[in-house]
Amino acid sequence: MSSSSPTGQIASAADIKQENGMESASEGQEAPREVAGGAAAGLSPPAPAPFPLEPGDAAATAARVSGEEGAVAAAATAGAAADQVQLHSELLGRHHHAAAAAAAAAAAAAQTPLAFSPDHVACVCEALQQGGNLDRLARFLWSLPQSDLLRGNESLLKARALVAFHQGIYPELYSILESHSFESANHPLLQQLWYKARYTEAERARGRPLGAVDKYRLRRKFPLPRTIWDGEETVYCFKEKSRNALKELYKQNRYPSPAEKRHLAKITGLSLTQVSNWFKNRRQRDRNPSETQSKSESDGNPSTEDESSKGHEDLSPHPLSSSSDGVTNLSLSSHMEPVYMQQIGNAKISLSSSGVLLNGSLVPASTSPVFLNGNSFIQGPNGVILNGLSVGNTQTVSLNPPKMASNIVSNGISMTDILGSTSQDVKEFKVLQSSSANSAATTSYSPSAPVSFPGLIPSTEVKREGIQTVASQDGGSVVTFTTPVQINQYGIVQIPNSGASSQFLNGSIGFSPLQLPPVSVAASQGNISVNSSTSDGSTFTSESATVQQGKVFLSSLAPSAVVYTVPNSGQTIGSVKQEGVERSLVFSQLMPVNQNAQVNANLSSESISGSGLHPLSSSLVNVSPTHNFSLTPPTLLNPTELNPDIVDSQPMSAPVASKSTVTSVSNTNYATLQNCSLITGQDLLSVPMTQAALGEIVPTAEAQVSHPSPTVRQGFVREHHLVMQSVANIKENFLTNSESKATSNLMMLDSKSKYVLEGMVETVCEDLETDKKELAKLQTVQLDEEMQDLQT
DNA sequence: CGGAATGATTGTTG
DNA sequence: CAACAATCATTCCG
Repeated sequence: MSSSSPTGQIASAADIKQENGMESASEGQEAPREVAGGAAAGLSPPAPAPFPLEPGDAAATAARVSGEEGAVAAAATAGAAADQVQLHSELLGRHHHAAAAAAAAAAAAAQTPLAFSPDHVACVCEALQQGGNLDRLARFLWSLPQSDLLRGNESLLKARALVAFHQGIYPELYSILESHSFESANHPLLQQLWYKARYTEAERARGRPLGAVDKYRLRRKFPLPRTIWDGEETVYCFKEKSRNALKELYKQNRYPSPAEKRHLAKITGLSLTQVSNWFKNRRQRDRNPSETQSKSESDGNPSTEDESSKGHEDLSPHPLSSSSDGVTNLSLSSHMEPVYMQQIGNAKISLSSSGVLLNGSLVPASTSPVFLNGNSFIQGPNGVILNGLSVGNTQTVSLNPPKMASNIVSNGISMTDILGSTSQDVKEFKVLQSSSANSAATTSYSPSAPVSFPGLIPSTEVKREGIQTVASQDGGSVVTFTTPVQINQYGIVQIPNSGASSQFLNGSIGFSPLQLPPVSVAASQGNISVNSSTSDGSTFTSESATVQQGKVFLSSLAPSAVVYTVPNSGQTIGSVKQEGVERSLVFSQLMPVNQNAQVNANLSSESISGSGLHPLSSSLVNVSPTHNFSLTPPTLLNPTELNPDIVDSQPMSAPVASKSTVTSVSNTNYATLQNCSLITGQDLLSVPMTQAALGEIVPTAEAQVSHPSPTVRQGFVREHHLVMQSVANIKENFLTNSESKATSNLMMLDSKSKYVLEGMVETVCEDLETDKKELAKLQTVQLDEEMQDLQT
């Protein structure tokens, strides 16, 4: 068993011979077959008479051949030809217990030269192959008439291939392998022959042994013919999601317990061994970065990793309980402690008490929810936005709430996917950093002690691909929110906790209710631009929103473009475009509006979806496919044009009774991922969203586990479906399900106030790869009356 | 072809 | 048996 390789098998022939003592005697000689015959004299041959066999007999014989007695049977039925005799002896040699008697009988009876039936030939070939006696097999083949050789019996072909290989007649080998479609059972052996022959040829040609890489290249150069290969490619690397999950846990704990490993194995679809190996390798490579690992893992964000890893070590004590259930992990403890989620580059995101949603499910935290969604990450007890959001002033905006910790925003960074494991899922994030450069300076985060956030996978996943740094032209337009954000007269953006506001996040950004006073400073000074970006594996898109003077504009940009606003003066917005991103999807954007405000969302046909929000009073949101979103403060939301494409669109004109509504739209890039978003202030609401995977479906309800689906990134890019729905009756803090693609619901509730919004939004974005266009459709948002009631 | 990234394997140690 | 170190093997990229 040394090896299963062909080589091994071939080599094994010799071993077998040696093992068979009996054989040795006859081994060298050709003629000795009589030996057996003599010994066998007295035994009654079980075998049938030595006549030409009929098919039925042949079959029977064949069946027996494989067994111990096969040799006997074969021998007995065999003809009397010299080859046959030889064959008998050989067979007997291998199966010595098979009884010499039989052989003898056969030999005796076989005086007449009879041709083997095809089945017999096959049996013999198999027997010799198994024995590994290629020389004999070759002789046997030679002894066969051409007609037999041409018959196409698979065993015979296999034997011929083996012989060809053995003799170094590779062209013939290739010809045989390519000319007949072999049974899958024979594939491994034949594949080995194919490759070995290629290697040998190359080795001879090159005059030196081949290295692993040389062999790999030969394999690539001479792919297996479909006749001996089912066409399934082997996957070398783990799936992105699996890796993200591993990284996430690694950040939390470099030494996962067996239970954690099992859980991870479960959610990633990897074997326990693979999980263990991964951790092993990862630890090792983290230890000596110098060696191989040039910071690769971090994917470009070495700093992140380093930091995070260090931080984690320290943090590790706060493990996330990743219970096998998965959900648990995220229990963020309530309180206000910030949770450390990840550090990206410079920015760190911390979640403080809030609920988190993962993968469609929500984990409530105490006070505030956190939400992550497809692309963006948001957080904060009070509400925070992240992702791409930048505030236009030269000055960064940082909000510090009075109390608690708050959140962070990282600008330029968006986190894309989170896989939550609700029950066992994985959460992943991808982060995009749009600008590495500024981030450091601009971002700020609250110092509070970081808490590990189990479910998330952060930094490592940051992808920079496609992203270009955006220079902060204005001096850095970074926005940091530590707390609720709102923009008030003072020009401060605050995210209010108090009930009226809502936040949303999701695709990219969430704001809590923004109050944009006409006069607001913020406005005056600048704009708020929000960029939402999403990344699919590699794509990135951004949108921007700006608020000026009380107005917020969200515009969708070309997928790859990012807008930046530079503001100092208040009105202008500079936009910077980022290009280079290939396909990106952009999704949702949100906007809070105040009572009077209206939101108009226009989606460009290309891409985007927006969502609207609503605020205190009633409002409507509508999204139409146009290019921009504009929000104006005092107004209403009107549903305007809806895209015909929108499915389910339901415009809502719902009067809003009380307070706030939130809408969010998100997109996801990962098929398997679900996005959720949620945010609530204390009193607020949450917006659920879900989305279907793009290109993928998230299926099973039961297991929300996300498994890597075979789908590839591209798949998702194409279609994005976003759906947001709120579940109407749920008042609990969790999301129930997200299942089929179309629907996913998220709900967040504040722990304190449980409100649910009912809204549905569906967005569909289609991404046209080529054009890089994306179409997003938004639909309506509704407020749940219940919520309203509750809120108050 | 070289090199990087990364999964797997092997051997040693506690 | 787990952790480690070292090394191999496989892929991919330029």
